[in-house]
Amino acid sequence: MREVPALDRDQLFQLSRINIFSDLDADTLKRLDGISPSVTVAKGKVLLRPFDASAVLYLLKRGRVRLYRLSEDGKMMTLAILGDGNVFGATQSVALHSRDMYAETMDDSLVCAMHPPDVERMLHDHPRVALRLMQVLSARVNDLEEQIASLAHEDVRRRLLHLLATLAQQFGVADGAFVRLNLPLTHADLASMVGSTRETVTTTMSALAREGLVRTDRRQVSVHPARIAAVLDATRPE
DNA sequence: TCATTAAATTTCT
DNA sequence: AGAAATTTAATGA
Repeated sequence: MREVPALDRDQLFQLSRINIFSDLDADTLKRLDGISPSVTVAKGKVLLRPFDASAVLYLLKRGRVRLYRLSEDGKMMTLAILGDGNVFGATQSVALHSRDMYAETMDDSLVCAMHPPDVERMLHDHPRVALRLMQVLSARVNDLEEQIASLAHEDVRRRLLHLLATLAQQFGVADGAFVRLNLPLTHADLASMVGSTRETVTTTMSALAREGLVRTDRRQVSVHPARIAAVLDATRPE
Protein backbone atom coordinates (compact mmCIF):
# COMPACT_ATOMS: atom_id res chain seq x y z
CA MET A 1 0.00 0.00 0.00
CA ARG A 2 1.51 3.22 -1.23
CA GLU A 3 1.01 6.71 0.14
CA VAL A 4 -0.56 9.11 -2.32
CA PRO A 5 1.74 12.12 -2.60
CA ALA A 6 0.27 15.16 -0.85
CA LEU A 7 0.29 17.30 -3.94
CA ASP A 8 -1.54 14.64 -5.89
CA ARG A 9 -4.14 14.22 -3.21
CA ASP A 10 -4.70 17.93 -3.07
CA GLN A 11 -5.13 18.26 -6.80
CA LEU A 12 -7.63 15.46 -6.85
CA PHE A 13 -9.45 17.01 -3.97
CA GLN A 14 -9.74 20.31 -5.85
CA LEU A 15 -11.08 18.52 -8.86
CA SER A 16 -13.59 16.52 -6.87
CA ARG A 17 -15.06 19.77 -5.66
CA ILE A 18 -15.97 20.98 -9.14
CA ASN A 19 -19.74 20.89 -9.19
CA ILE A 20 -20.15 19.15 -12.54
CA PHE A 21 -17.79 16.37 -11.45
CA SER A 22 -19.64 15.48 -8.28
CA ASP A 23 -20.89 12.16 -9.69
CA LEU A 24 -17.50 10.87 -10.74
CA ASP A 25 -15.40 8.36 -8.85
CA ALA A 26 -11.80 8.88 -7.88
CA ASP A 27 -10.33 6.91 -10.78
CA THR A 28 -12.21 8.92 -13.36
CA LEU A 29 -11.23 12.16 -11.67
CA LYS A 30 -7.64 11.05 -11.76
CA ARG A 31 -7.79 10.53 -15.50
CA LEU A 32 -9.49 13.87 -16.08
CA ASP A 33 -6.91 15.57 -13.95
CA GLY A 34 -4.18 14.97 -16.50
CA ILE A 35 -6.05 16.70 -19.29
CA SER A 36 -5.56 20.35 -18.51
CA PRO A 37 -3.26 22.07 -16.07
CA SER A 38 -4.41 24.49 -13.39
CA VAL A 39 -3.16 28.03 -13.41
CA THR A 40 -3.03 30.60 -10.67
CA VAL A 41 -4.67 33.82 -11.79
CA ALA A 42 -4.13 37.12 -10.02
CA LYS A 43 -6.96 39.17 -8.63
CA GLY A 44 -8.58 41.48 -11.16
CA LYS A 45 -7.76 39.46 -14.26
CA VAL A 46 -10.45 39.49 -16.93
CA LEU A 47 -10.88 35.93 -18.19
CA LEU A 48 -13.87 36.52 -20.42
CA ARG A 49 -14.98 39.61 -22.27
CA PRO A 50 -17.84 40.46 -24.64
CA PHE A 51 -17.81 38.76 -28.03
CA ASP A 52 -15.17 36.39 -26.87
CA ALA A 53 -16.07 33.58 -29.22
CA SER A 54 -13.72 31.02 -27.73
CA ALA A 55 -15.30 27.91 -26.31
CA VAL A 56 -13.19 27.52 -23.21
CA LEU A 57 -14.72 25.86 -20.20
CA TYR A 58 -13.24 27.22 -17.00
CA LEU A 59 -13.16 25.17 -13.84
CA LEU A 60 -12.80 27.42 -10.81
CA LYS A 61 -10.92 25.31 -8.33
CA ARG A 62 -10.31 28.02 -5.81
CA GLY A 63 -11.20 31.69 -5.69
CA ARG A 64 -14.01 34.05 -6.65
CA VAL A 65 -15.08 35.14 -10.09
CA ARG A 66 -17.49 37.94 -10.83
CA LEU A 67 -19.72 37.68 -13.91
CA TYR A 68 -20.92 41.08 -15.00
CA ARG A 69 -21.85 43.33 -17.88
CA LEU A 70 -21.33 47.01 -18.44
CA SER A 71 -24.07 49.38 -19.51
CA GLU A 72 -23.45 51.90 -22.25
CA ASP A 73 -22.63 54.57 -19.71
CA GLY A 74 -20.17 52.26 -18.02
CA LYS A 75 -22.16 51.08 -15.03
CA MET A 76 -21.49 47.57 -13.81
CA MET A 77 -24.25 45.06 -13.31
CA THR A 78 -23.06 41.96 -11.52
CA LEU A 79 -24.98 38.89 -12.64
CA ALA A 80 -23.31 36.36 -10.38
CA ILE A 81 -20.37 35.67 -8.16
CA LEU A 82 -18.95 32.19 -8.47
CA GLY A 83 -16.99 30.46 -5.76
CA ASP A 84 -14.89 27.33 -5.31
CA GLY A 85 -15.98 24.43 -7.46
CA ASN A 86 -18.03 26.37 -9.94
CA VAL A 87 -17.67 26.46 -13.71
CA PHE A 88 -18.06 29.18 -16.32
CA GLY A 89 -17.29 29.80 -19.95
CA ALA A 90 -18.68 27.72 -22.76
CA THR A 91 -18.53 24.39 -24.50
CA GLN A 92 -19.02 24.03 -28.25
CA SER A 93 -22.75 23.76 -27.80
CA VAL A 94 -23.55 25.25 -24.42
CA ALA A 95 -22.63 28.71 -23.18
CA LEU A 96 -22.87 29.30 -19.45
CA HIS A 97 -23.18 33.00 -20.04
CA SER A 98 -24.47 35.52 -22.54
CA ARG A 99 -22.41 37.27 -25.17
CA ASP A 100 -21.58 40.59 -23.59
CA MET A 101 -20.48 39.22 -20.27
CA TYR A 102 -17.22 39.81 -18.46
CA ALA A 103 -15.67 37.33 -16.07
CA GLU A 104 -13.11 38.72 -13.68
CA THR A 105 -11.32 37.23 -10.71
CA MET A 106 -12.13 38.91 -7.41
CA ASP A 107 -9.13 37.42 -5.66
CA ASP A 108 -6.14 35.27 -6.54
CA SER A 109 -7.71 32.17 -8.00
CA LEU A 110 -6.83 28.73 -9.24
CA VAL A 111 -8.50 27.96 -12.55
CA CYS A 112 -8.32 25.22 -15.09
CA ALA A 113 -9.16 25.94 -18.72
CA MET A 114 -10.54 23.06 -20.74
CA HIS A 115 -10.47 23.34 -24.49
CA PRO A 116 -13.11 22.15 -26.98
CA PRO A 117 -11.66 18.75 -27.95
CA ASP A 118 -11.11 17.82 -24.31
CA VAL A 119 -14.53 19.06 -23.28
CA GLU A 120 -16.15 17.14 -26.10
CA ARG A 121 -14.39 13.94 -25.21
CA MET A 122 -15.21 14.37 -21.56
CA LEU A 123 -18.92 14.93 -22.19
CA HIS A 124 -19.00 11.97 -24.55
CA ASP A 125 -17.26 9.63 -22.14
CA HIS A 126 -19.09 10.85 -19.05
CA PRO A 127 -22.73 11.69 -19.72
CA ARG A 128 -23.24 12.31 -16.02
CA VAL A 129 -21.04 15.37 -16.35
CA ALA A 130 -23.23 16.62 -19.19
CA LEU A 131 -26.26 16.11 -17.01
CA ARG A 132 -24.71 17.99 -14.14
CA LEU A 133 -23.77 20.77 -16.52
CA MET A 134 -27.44 21.16 -17.42
CA GLN A 135 -28.36 21.23 -13.75
CA VAL A 136 -25.83 23.95 -13.10
CA LEU A 137 -27.09 25.95 -16.05
CA SER A 138 -30.72 25.69 -15.03
CA ALA A 139 -29.89 26.69 -11.49
CA ARG A 140 -28.18 29.74 -12.89
CA VAL A 141 -31.24 30.62 -14.97
CA ASN A 142 -33.33 30.28 -11.86
CA ASP A 143 -31.13 32.69 -9.93
CA LEU A 144 -31.31 35.23 -12.70
CA GLU A 145 -35.09 35.02 -12.84
CA GLU A 146 -35.26 35.69 -9.14
CA GLN A 147 -33.01 38.68 -9.61
CA ILE A 148 -35.26 40.06 -12.31
CA ALA A 149 -38.35 39.69 -10.16
CA SER A 150 -36.55 41.32 -7.28
CA LEU A 151 -35.50 44.25 -9.43
CA ALA A 152 -39.00 44.69 -10.78
CA HIS A 153 -40.94 44.49 -7.54
CA GLU A 154 -38.78 45.27 -4.55
CA ASP A 155 -37.14 48.37 -3.16
CA VAL A 156 -33.41 48.60 -2.52
CA ARG A 157 -33.69 47.56 1.09
CA ARG A 158 -35.46 44.31 0.29
CA ARG A 159 -33.20 43.61 -2.66
CA LEU A 160 -30.20 44.00 -0.40
CA LEU A 161 -31.69 41.72 2.23
CA HIS A 162 -32.41 39.06 -0.36
CA LEU A 163 -28.92 39.39 -1.76
CA LEU A 164 -27.30 39.10 1.65
CA ALA A 165 -29.35 36.03 2.46
CA THR A 166 -28.30 34.42 -0.81
CA LEU A 167 -24.64 35.29 -0.34
CA ALA A 168 -24.81 33.85 3.15
CA GLN A 169 -25.92 30.53 1.70
CA GLN A 170 -23.29 30.64 -1.00
CA PHE A 171 -20.30 32.01 0.88
CA GLY A 172 -21.27 31.97 4.54
CA VAL A 173 -19.08 30.67 7.33
CA ALA A 174 -20.51 30.42 10.84
CA ASP A 175 -19.51 33.20 13.18
CA GLY A 176 -21.46 32.92 16.41
CA ALA A 177 -25.07 33.83 15.79
CA PHE A 178 -23.98 35.52 12.61
CA VAL A 179 -22.77 34.21 9.30
CA ARG A 180 -19.72 35.86 7.82
CA LEU A 181 -19.64 36.35 4.08
CA ASN A 182 -16.33 34.94 3.02
CA LEU A 183 -15.61 37.19 0.07
CA PRO A 184 -14.18 40.64 -0.55
CA LEU A 185 -17.14 43.01 -0.90
CA THR A 186 -17.33 46.77 -1.12
CA HIS A 187 -20.49 48.84 -1.09
CA ALA A 188 -19.92 49.43 -4.77
CA ASP A 189 -19.92 45.66 -5.30
CA LEU A 190 -23.20 45.28 -3.46
CA ALA A 191 -24.69 48.17 -5.41
CA SER A 192 -23.77 46.52 -8.69
CA MET A 193 -25.62 43.41 -7.58
CA VAL A 194 -28.87 45.07 -6.60
CA GLY A 195 -28.98 47.75 -9.26
CA SER A 196 -28.40 50.65 -6.93
CA THR A 197 -25.65 53.10 -6.05
CA ARG A 198 -22.75 53.06 -3.63
CA GLU A 199 -24.27 55.85 -1.54
CA THR A 200 -27.67 54.22 -1.23
CA VAL A 201 -26.05 50.95 -0.23
CA THR A 202 -24.06 52.76 2.46
CA THR A 203 -27.14 54.28 4.03
CA THR A 204 -29.23 51.12 3.86
CA MET A 205 -26.41 48.97 5.19
CA SER A 206 -25.96 51.19 8.22
CA ALA A 207 -29.71 51.11 8.79
CA LEU A 208 -29.59 47.31 8.66
CA ALA A 209 -26.66 47.32 11.06
CA ARG A 210 -28.59 49.51 13.48
CA GLU A 211 -31.40 46.96 13.40
CA GLY A 212 -29.02 44.10 14.15
CA LEU A 213 -29.56 42.37 10.82
CA VAL A 214 -26.01 42.74 9.60
CA ARG A 215 -22.67 43.52 11.12
CA THR A 216 -19.64 45.01 9.46
CA ASP A 217 -16.09 44.65 10.64
CA ARG A 218 -13.24 45.96 8.53
CA ARG A 219 -14.85 45.30 5.16
CA GLN A 220 -16.09 41.89 6.25
CA VAL A 221 -19.85 41.64 6.18
CA SER A 222 -21.69 39.32 8.54
CA VAL A 223 -25.40 38.69 8.45
CA HIS A 224 -28.03 37.19 10.70
CA PRO A 225 -30.00 34.93 8.34
CA ALA A 226 -32.79 34.13 10.78
CA ARG A 227 -33.50 37.78 11.52
CA ILE A 228 -33.31 38.68 7.86
CA ALA A 229 -35.74 35.91 6.97
CA ALA A 230 -38.06 37.10 9.72
CA VAL A 231 -37.96 40.68 8.51
CA LEU A 232 -38.51 39.71 4.89
CA ASP A 233 -41.41 37.58 5.98
CA ALA A 234 -43.01 40.16 8.23
CA THR A 235 -42.75 43.07 5.83
CA ARG A 236 -44.04 41.85 2.52
CA PRO A 237 -44.36 44.73 0.07
CA GLU A 238 -47.89 46.01 -0.59
C1' DT B 1 -37.93 56.27 -2.49
C1' DC B 2 -33.71 56.88 -4.39
C1' DA B 3 -30.19 58.72 -7.99
C1' DT B 4 -27.13 62.40 -8.26
C1' DT B 5 -23.71 65.66 -6.86
C1' DA B 6 -20.44 67.30 -3.82
C1' DA B 7 -17.43 67.19 -0.13
C1' DA B 8 -15.41 65.45 4.14
C1' DT B 9 -13.61 61.56 6.53
C1' DT B 10 -11.89 56.97 7.30
C1' DT B 11 -9.44 52.92 5.98
C1' DC B 12 -6.40 50.41 3.01
C1' DT B 13 -1.82 49.69 0.65
C1' DA C 1 1.51 59.68 1.32
C1' DG C 2 -1.76 58.54 -1.90
C1' DA C 3 -5.57 55.72 -3.35
C1' DA C 4 -9.72 53.55 -2.37
C1' DA C 5 -13.74 53.18 0.18
C1' DT C 6 -17.15 55.05 3.24
C1' DT C 7 -20.07 58.49 5.14
C1' DT C 8 -23.08 62.56 5.32
C1' DA C 9 -25.92 66.06 3.37
C1' DA C 10 -28.50 68.70 0.06
C1' DT C 11 -31.42 68.58 -4.08
C1' DG C 12 -34.67 67.12 -7.35
C1' DA C 13 -37.32 63.63 -10.04
